[in-house]
Amino acid sequence: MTATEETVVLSEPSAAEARDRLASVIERGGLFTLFGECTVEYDGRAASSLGPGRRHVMCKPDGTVLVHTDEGQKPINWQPPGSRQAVRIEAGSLVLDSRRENPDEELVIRFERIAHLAIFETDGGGGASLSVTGTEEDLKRRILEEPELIEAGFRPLATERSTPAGAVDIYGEDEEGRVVVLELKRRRVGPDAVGQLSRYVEALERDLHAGCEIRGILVAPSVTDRAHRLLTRKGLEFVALSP
Amino acid sequence: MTATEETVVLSEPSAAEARDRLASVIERGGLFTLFGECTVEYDGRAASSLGPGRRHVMCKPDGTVLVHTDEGQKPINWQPPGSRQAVRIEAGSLVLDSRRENPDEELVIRFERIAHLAIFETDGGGGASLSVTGTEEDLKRRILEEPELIEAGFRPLATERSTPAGAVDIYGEDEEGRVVVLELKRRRVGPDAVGQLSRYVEALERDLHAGCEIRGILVAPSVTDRAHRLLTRKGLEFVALSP
DNA sequence: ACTTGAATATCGGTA
DNA sequence: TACCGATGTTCAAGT
Repeated sequence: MTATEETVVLSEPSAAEARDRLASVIERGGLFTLFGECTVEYDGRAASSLGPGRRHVMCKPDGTVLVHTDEGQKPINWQPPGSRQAVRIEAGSLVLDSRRENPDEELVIRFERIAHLAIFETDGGGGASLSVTGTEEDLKRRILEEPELIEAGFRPLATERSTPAGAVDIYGEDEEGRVVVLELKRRRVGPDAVGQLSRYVEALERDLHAGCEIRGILVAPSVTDRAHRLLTRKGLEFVALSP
Repeated sequence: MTATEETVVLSEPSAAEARDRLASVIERGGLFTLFGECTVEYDGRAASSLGPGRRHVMCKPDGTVLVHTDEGQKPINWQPPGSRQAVRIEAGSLVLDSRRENPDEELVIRFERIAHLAIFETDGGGGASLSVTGTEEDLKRRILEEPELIEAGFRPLATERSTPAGAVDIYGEDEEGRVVVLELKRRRVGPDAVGQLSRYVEALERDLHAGCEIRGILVAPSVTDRAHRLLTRKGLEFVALSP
C-alpha cells in the first residue's frame, strides 16, 4: 500500500480488504477507482451483459459510476448521479452493486481480480467552474446585438417566445412588418432542425390568425442537401451564420 | 513508487519524472490516469477555460482523453478517440497537450501538482463485447414477428424504406390496403418524434401519388401531452408499445 | 468523408 | 417532478 496525505492506493488488495476500504469511502462520500478483471451486468431502461475483461471503474461522491475499457469516449457501462453504491463479497469476489430508482436501474460489477484500488481526496467542487463559448447562446446574443446579420430591417421582439409547439429562439418582424421566426443552430444542420422550425411556424400560423403570413428562418453555419430541399419545399429560409 | 507485474503507480511524482514515464506510455500506447491540481483549456468546435482544481484525467491507447471532476457523469472536458497526446514541462509544471484534426481541436492540461499517476496494462480489447437489449431494434423485431401488435391486418412490407425525407422504420399496409408508415421509439416521446413521422408521411404523399392516403403511426411506450396534440392535429396515430 | 438518426444519451432551464 | 431542447453530444450504419 502506498499512501500520501491525500491519496490511498492498494495494489492487488484482497476482496475483503477492498470491501472494507470501499465501504468506508462510500459511507463518507469519496471518489475512488478500481482496475481489474470484472464482469458487468446492467438492468434498467435497457439491459446488458458484459463478460470478463479488464476495466477501469470510477465511483464519484455524487453517486456516478463509470466503467471504461481501453477504447471509446463513452463508458461501456455506467450509472448516473444519484445512484447508491454498496459492496459485498460473493464467492470470494468483490461485488460492487449500484442502484437507483425512478427509473429503477441496477449495475452489478463482479471483480475476479483487483489490480488496483485508489481513493482520492477531491476539492468538493471547490475548483473553478467551466465557461464555454461558441454556443447557441452566443449566436443568439450576436443576432440580438446586430439584427441586420439576418437581413436589413429585421427587428427582434422576443426570445424564447412560447408557442403551442415549444419556445421559439428569436421572434421578430421584418421590414414589411411580417412575423419572423428564427431557429438557431451552432453547427451544420440536418432535416431535424427544419422539422423543428416548421413546427414553430405552423403552430404560430394557427395561433395567430388566418391571414397572417409567417416567415421561418433557419440560422446556422450550413445545411445538408436534404435539409435544404426540405426548407425549400416548406417555404422556409436559411441564413448562414456561425457562433 | 508501487509496482505490480501490471500496474505502475507514482505518488507525488515530480513533473520531470511524470513527463518521462508518460512519454514512454504514450509512445507504446498504454492506458494511464493522473490525479492532481490542474487547469484545462479547450479550443475547437467551441472553446472553454477551466481554472485550477483537483481533477482526474484518463488517457486511453485509442487517443481518448477524459477529464473528470468529483461530480457529473460527463467529463468536464475531453478529447475524442484519435487524438494525439504529448507531454512537456512548462515553468516547472507538467503539461499534457492533446490535438486532433478535422475538426482542429486542442486540449491543454497544466498540472500544478500531481498527486497520483497510474499506468495500467489493458487486455487490448480482449474482453467480451457488450450486447444491449431493450433498444429500438428490439422493438422493430417484435413488431415484425407479431404485426398484429400494431393492429389486426397490418402487414409490414419493408424496413428502413428510403424516402426523400429519410428512411422509414417500418413501411407496410393495413387491412384496407392503405400505406402505413411506422416510426418507432424505445421510450416516451415528445414533439420531435411527431415531426419526424410527419416528415416521412408528407414525403411519401408527395413521392407516391396524389390520391394516395397514407397513415402515420407513432409506436412508443407513451407520448407527452404536447406530442399527443400535435399527432391529432396532423391526423397521425399512436400505438402504445414498449421494447 | 458525409449524412442520418439512435442513445441506458446527459444536462440545464422552466413550468 | 415532467417536459423540452442544446450538446465540443457520441456512436454506428449507410452512401
